[in-house]
Amino acid sequence: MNKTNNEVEICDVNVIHKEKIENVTKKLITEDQYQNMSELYKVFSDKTRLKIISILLNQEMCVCDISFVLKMNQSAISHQLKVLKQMRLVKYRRKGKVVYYSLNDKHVSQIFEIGFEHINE
Amino acid sequence: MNKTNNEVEICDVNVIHKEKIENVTKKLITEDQYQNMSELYKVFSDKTRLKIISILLNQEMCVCDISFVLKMNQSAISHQLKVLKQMRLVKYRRKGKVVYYSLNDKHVSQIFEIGFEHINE
DNA sequence: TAATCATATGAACATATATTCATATGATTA
DNA sequence: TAATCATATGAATATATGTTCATATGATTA
Repeated sequence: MNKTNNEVEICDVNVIHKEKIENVTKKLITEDQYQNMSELYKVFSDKTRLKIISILLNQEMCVCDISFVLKMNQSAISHQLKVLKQMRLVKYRRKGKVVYYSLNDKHVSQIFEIGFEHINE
Repeated sequence: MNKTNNEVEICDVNVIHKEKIENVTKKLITEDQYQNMSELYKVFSDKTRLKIISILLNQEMCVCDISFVLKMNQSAISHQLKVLKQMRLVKYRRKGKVVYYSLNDKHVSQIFEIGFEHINE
């Protein structure tokens, strides 16, 4: 089969590049870290949540206003705010019956901005 | 009902803050832009794709090697590489039967890094 | 305290998506 | 050219997720 020292048989079939694999394997982060990162990006992977984030980039806003601006069901907005809240990306303050939401994390705007740059090139 | 000038009745029920809404509405980006951004982040919202990206941050690698490092089905890796390819986040070169993948976009590493920072705080 | 209002939430439904299996494709080599 | 190999891909399945509807909650006010 004429293999070099950096190749080795796997699964009776495939040939892999041994040294590369050792290097890369060392640099992998933990399963939990991948999990947490994917959950973070998942928040940004929905149009409605992105819209909410882009609104809160400018100023705090109550649920009803967000709902009106996006012309979407109040319940849908509440559900998505809950997701953002669980990921600690937004915070809120209550004033009477009204709840005002705002961004809670510097990374939110950073991630949003880089994505925005990306799609505009 | 005692409303200020910046409040107005909507849908027979709700009270919104008029000036805020006008300000924010002006700053919204287009539907297509939200769509494209959500699609970009969606790529990062899956653990397997994140793992592939983190591997390719270090060096180019063939499908078989990636499959071995992640201990995952070759087909699963191919399917995910296809997603990354469609979003133009990776490129590839063929050498004989082997196809080597590598990152194709400076934003990929930026986005990955910020997410990584975020989850480690 | 009864009515009203802003927001939250559970259940249901429709849709999207990740993986596996089987197989196709395209390149190499015996 | 037949066999082999690395990769790609379609179909099927299981699971996740976004929105809506109905209703609950918690605060205000008549």
